Amino acid sequence: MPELPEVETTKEGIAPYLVGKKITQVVVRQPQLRWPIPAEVQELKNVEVFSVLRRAKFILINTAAGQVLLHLGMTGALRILPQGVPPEKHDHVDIWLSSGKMLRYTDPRRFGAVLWAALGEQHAMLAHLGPEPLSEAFTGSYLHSKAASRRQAVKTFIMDNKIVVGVGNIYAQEALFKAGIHPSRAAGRISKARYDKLRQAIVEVLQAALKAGGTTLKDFTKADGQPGYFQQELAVYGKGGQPCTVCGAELKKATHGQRSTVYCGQCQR
DNA sequence: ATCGGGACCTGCTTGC
DNA sequence: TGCAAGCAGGTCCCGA
Repeated sequence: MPELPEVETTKEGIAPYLVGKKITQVVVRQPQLRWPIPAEVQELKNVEVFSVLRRAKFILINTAAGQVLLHLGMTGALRILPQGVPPEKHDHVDIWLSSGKMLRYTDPRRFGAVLWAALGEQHAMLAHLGPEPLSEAFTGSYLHSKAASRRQAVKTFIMDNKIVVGVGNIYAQEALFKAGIHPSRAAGRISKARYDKLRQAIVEVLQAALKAGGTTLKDFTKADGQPGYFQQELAVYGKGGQPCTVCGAELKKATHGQRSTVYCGQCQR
């Protein structure tokens, strides 16, 4: 489900229900996600939520006691529900709120995570992340300098969280198509001008998806249960074998870092 | 220092 | 119809 636009959409959707409320209890039915859910989270009681932020694909819930970090992995989702709605199979965690509602975490594959950082401390997981793609620190020059002498394919390069966060498999493919760059091209063999273009493409693709409320995939819905509307705008993702919308050539399929890639052999060099 | 591959886990689709 | 293989939004960790 979630790439950065989906995580941002989810964060925006849940924040109004959390900020200023207290967490009254945390109900954990399945503590074994990607990592075990820390005891500090499970024991939260009567703690006020100050803010809900996003860093990379983490949703950060800042409370009077410390920070809860939520990651949705591949298939995670968060919903606001009235307390007491019976859980279904993959509803692993409920965070009860003083408003009478609760935040429910659902994740069939359990690649997601619920983590904890003590007050004033930063979780190790956030320590070595690259810049946010929609921040001023993310520029073509930055990418160009980071790529120097790297032989790695540019697609896996831009999906590396240490380079830039929030670019997942869907938007990496879309951005490379938009920038006209072949996904297999070595990162270190791309000019600064082309990195300027790639940066621009990444920003545009993410912003368009954000505006549309996230990509609708099999099961992505916003916190209010409404689907996102970006899927119809995808140019290459999941479209191998179909004609390129620009030149009509048959879109090709490849694999990078064990993730599938679709691209146009004509438009992308 | 980089890199590619394996691992984690479930469910849906595809093909024999 | 049944069953196994293949594939899916993420990303840490390991060995070469």
